[in-house]
Amino acid sequence: MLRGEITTAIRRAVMQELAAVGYGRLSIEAVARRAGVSKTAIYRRWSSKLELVLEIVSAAAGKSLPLPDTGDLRDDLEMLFAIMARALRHPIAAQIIPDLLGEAARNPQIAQTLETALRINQREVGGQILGRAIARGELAPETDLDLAVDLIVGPLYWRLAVSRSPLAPEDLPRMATAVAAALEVACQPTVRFEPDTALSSIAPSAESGRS
Amino acid sequence: MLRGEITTAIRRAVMQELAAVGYGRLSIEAVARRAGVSKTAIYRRWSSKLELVLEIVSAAAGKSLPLPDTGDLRDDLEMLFAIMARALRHPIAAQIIPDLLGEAARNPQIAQTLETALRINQREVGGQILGRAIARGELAPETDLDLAVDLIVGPLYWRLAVSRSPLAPEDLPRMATAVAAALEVACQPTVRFEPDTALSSIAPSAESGRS
DNA sequence: ACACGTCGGGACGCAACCGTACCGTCGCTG
DNA sequence: CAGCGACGGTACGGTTGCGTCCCGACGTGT
Repeated sequence: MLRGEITTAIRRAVMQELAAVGYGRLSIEAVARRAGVSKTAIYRRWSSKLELVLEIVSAAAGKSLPLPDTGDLRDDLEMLFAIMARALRHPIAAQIIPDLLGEAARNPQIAQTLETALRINQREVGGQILGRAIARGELAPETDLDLAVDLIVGPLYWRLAVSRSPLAPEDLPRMATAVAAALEVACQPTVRFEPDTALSSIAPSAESGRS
Repeated sequence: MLRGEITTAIRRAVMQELAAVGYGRLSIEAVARRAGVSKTAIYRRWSSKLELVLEIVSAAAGKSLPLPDTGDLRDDLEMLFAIMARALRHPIAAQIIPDLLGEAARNPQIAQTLETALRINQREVGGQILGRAIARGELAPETDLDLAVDLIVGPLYWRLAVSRSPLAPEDLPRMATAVAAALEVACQPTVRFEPDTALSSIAPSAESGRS
């Protein structure tokens, strides 16, 4: 029987090593050293570096986040951003995610795993938020889910994972407000802004008082 | 004197190798093989793998894009998106950019080089677009440049470099419209406005003297 | 208590890569 | 034409990692 403590140590070592040197430079020997086990212990459990990383990463990324329904699109977004920001602030995640996304451009297996583990999850979350907003009448029913996901995830991901500039806590509500406005407009792409149209869609969310 | 043809061959080989295996697995020997030159030829020109990549990448990324003034924020954005989309569609760029951004999370030197080569450039472009929009009265003067850049660059980058789902040509105008709306809303978030105050910064005819 | 089966650890052969030292060649100069 | 200096290519020792094999340790069942 495989000893669970050793499996756990390997898992943790893989995450740390992935954060330290990236998938490209990840070596079984370094993982074994860091975990304090032998290579054999790893090869008994996983047959290759790819399988090792895929299994561990999808296990770690598979946990879906419960997302409370605040009753308002902008507040839903702010809640989602807060959760994403907290996840992306973990130093290990912040190192691993961009690295694996870069590697996914090169390795179809990794791409597919991330697709399954992350993007499906995000699509579901995005679909959840959007579905609620449509049900409430905040968004038009024919919203393009792909475009909406880009608008929701892109800015925060860019800031936290790519640009890495510090994000003040008060930036989240502003970003949520902005993204909500983008989503509202994205549903009805042909409409040009007349002030009244813009106002009628902006005012409720800008007004929705929190604090 | 160093032979220019060999230097050129090395440069091209570095880009190809970078796209093929990434920075982490990039080896001088592989570059030399691909370029059809010897390792010595590389070591004579650059002292290390880091210096090699930094010099070549910043040379390639340093070219700034001329951005015509269309006279409208939304159209400026659409034009920018079209340029970005064309750049990110080049297979080599599409492979190298996410890889280096991931590596930048680990290597401060790469981070700083990309900062200088890419983000300063983008900030300038962003600032240009935003400055025009502010001058036209489309945006409030106190727009947060960082947040604005996130909103502009994030969605398209996410779609093209991370999610990699196909982007139909007709999606660009829609994204531009949505991002323009986000920018308009993002200008006045810190103070919670009454609707007519918000209107004054959205309406094209508003005077922009508020502080 | 003993024999068996399974597991982890260390060692081994092999391959790739690093960075350098040396060698032959080419072009310039006097 | 001859000498010199700089260039590119090959060869080398050392290091690291891969994947496998064998051995000792440990727990289990009788």
